[in-house]
Amino acid sequence: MAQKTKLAADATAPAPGKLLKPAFFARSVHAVAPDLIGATLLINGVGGLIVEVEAYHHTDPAAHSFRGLTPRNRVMFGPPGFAYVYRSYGIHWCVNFVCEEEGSAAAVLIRALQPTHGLAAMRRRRHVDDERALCSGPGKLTEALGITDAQNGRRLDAPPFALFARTENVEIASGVRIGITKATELPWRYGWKGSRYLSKPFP
DNA sequence: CTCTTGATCTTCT
DNA sequence: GAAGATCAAGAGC
Repeated sequence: MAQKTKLAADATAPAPGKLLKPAFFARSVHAVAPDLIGATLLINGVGGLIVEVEAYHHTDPAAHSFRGLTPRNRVMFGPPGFAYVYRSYGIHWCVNFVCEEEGSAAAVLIRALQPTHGLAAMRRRRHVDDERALCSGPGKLTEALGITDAQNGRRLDAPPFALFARTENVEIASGVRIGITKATELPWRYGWKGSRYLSKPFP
């Protein structure tokens, strides 16, 4: 029977822009982070528009790299353009993009996506139907995209990853980071102002 | 809507 | 032994 479809988000997914190469990440993490808002992140064809990120740097007490190299954070200390995946609260995975240069130990935590590609796969993995609940948090989006430590240390410009520059004008908001207990005053959370897909709205 | 709590594992003290 | 870059469910308003 004729029924209104909810597949429009897949059908109308915006044409991705230019493929982001390591040079894009070889800049200050505070320059890269806002430039990632509106970029398209895909893993095996599943993903969406990045709408929220946070910046971390080895000089920042809230960063995993603050106390030096460990087995967990070793990818953060490597070259830019790679994925750093870590276990959060023993349950979730979170994904970062390494920035700056080797030894800089700077990375951008990907916190929320606006789903555009592969929503059926996301719903299957997340066991929820609401589009706004699929990728509106760092642990949610890794579950929706199937990211685990199997992707830790993988380069971002080759399969299974695909990352494309934004193609539209985006109004960027910034504010304090979420869920941390150190350096809570630093305004290093960046997002797509007014997006319905944020983990939390900007004030 | 807000607040509280349990789940569960890695790292560091 | 405690804390942590989280999430979902349940209670209360």
